[in-house]
Amino acid sequence: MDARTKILETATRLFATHGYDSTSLAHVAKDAHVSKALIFWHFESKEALYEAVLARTIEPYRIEPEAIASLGVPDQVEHLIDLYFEFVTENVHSVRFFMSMFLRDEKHSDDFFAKVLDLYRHYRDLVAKALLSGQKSGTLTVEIDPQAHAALILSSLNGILVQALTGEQDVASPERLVQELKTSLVARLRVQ
Amino acid sequence: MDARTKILETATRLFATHGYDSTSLAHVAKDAHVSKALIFWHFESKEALYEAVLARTIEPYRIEPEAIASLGVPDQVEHLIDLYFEFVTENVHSVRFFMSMFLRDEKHSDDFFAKVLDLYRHYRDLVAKALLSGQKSGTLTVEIDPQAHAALILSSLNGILVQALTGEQDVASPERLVQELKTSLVARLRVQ
DNA sequence: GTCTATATACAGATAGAC
DNA sequence: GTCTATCTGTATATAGAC
Repeated sequence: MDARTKILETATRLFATHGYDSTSLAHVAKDAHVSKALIFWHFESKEALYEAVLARTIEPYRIEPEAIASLGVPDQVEHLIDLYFEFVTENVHSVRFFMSMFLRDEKHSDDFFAKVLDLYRHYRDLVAKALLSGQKSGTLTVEIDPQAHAALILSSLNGILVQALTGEQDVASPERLVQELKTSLVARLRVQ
Repeated sequence: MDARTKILETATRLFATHGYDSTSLAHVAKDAHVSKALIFWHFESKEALYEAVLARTIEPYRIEPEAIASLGVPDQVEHLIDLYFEFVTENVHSVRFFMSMFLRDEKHSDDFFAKVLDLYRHYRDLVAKALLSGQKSGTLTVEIDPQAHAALILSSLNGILVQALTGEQDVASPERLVQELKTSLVARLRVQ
């Protein structure tokens, strides 16, 4: 692996666990087994390194509609929930990164901020569309507002995520909570 | 207001918005209209100031059972949800503080950490007990597991909270989401 | 491209006058 | 109790050899 990539990977891990401010370039340099100066040769500044890390991390994120098109409608929603959960489990580091960024008005690019919000919107729309088509086909109750309900599902997923990230142990496991979420927010809405 | 209190209030606000590391004592001193040296006269170190801020912030937190004892059972749960929501709305700064603390392995006292987890547990138990007594009196469906369902309600509330803290605007308002939560996770569980 | 050595700025913390 | 002035460490960033 070339030094630039090594720096990026190390920086991604350290920024994610310690945040921007308390991650020193000396620490990055040490963990990446390069000199501090080399970081400045590859990146103009600490901030530029940070932007590069963000861009690199967000790049592969996106759930495509094709992945769920073949399923029945209520199953589609439950599958979307599973996809979200699987995704965050596989990307704990960067997801923690994003979460803590959003909770602070710390130094971050507005462009990046907008991109993440766009991903959320994308996911919420997929869920809302699936709910709506379930109502149209008569398999889901018409009592709910698809947009609002999709927003609630996403918020709940994020709440479970936060709990998982904080590592609170004496409570129901994330898996159990997701199951409870699917039962309460999807299965119970099926028209009998 | 005496200088010590002024320092504490300013530090609380700055730690909450910028985090521990990127809040300098120079900044605190400037905003509190005191000298840096005065901070060290009142507090032994930056870390000690931080601990004092934490202790002061967490002190008034607790929802007591008496506040809901007089209500009918499903209303009890909905009332608990409202209380949680009201509480976080009135304490946005410190709640943001707690949230971001839990997401980082930043410098923080384990004692404080334990106290916050205890508050969560307390609230979750209140909800679980209300759900259980609803099942026993026959007003709530027995299909749910009170403990797991209470945990889901709390997670969902935290998810809504996170969304509110990030200030995402183009989605359903927090109030609307809480309403959706009460409908889906409480009202729909009522035995007809 | 990668290094060592160094400049510069600012952080937390202290000394001592009032 | 509150201040000004200062110490000391460490951070980002640069200079220049190889």
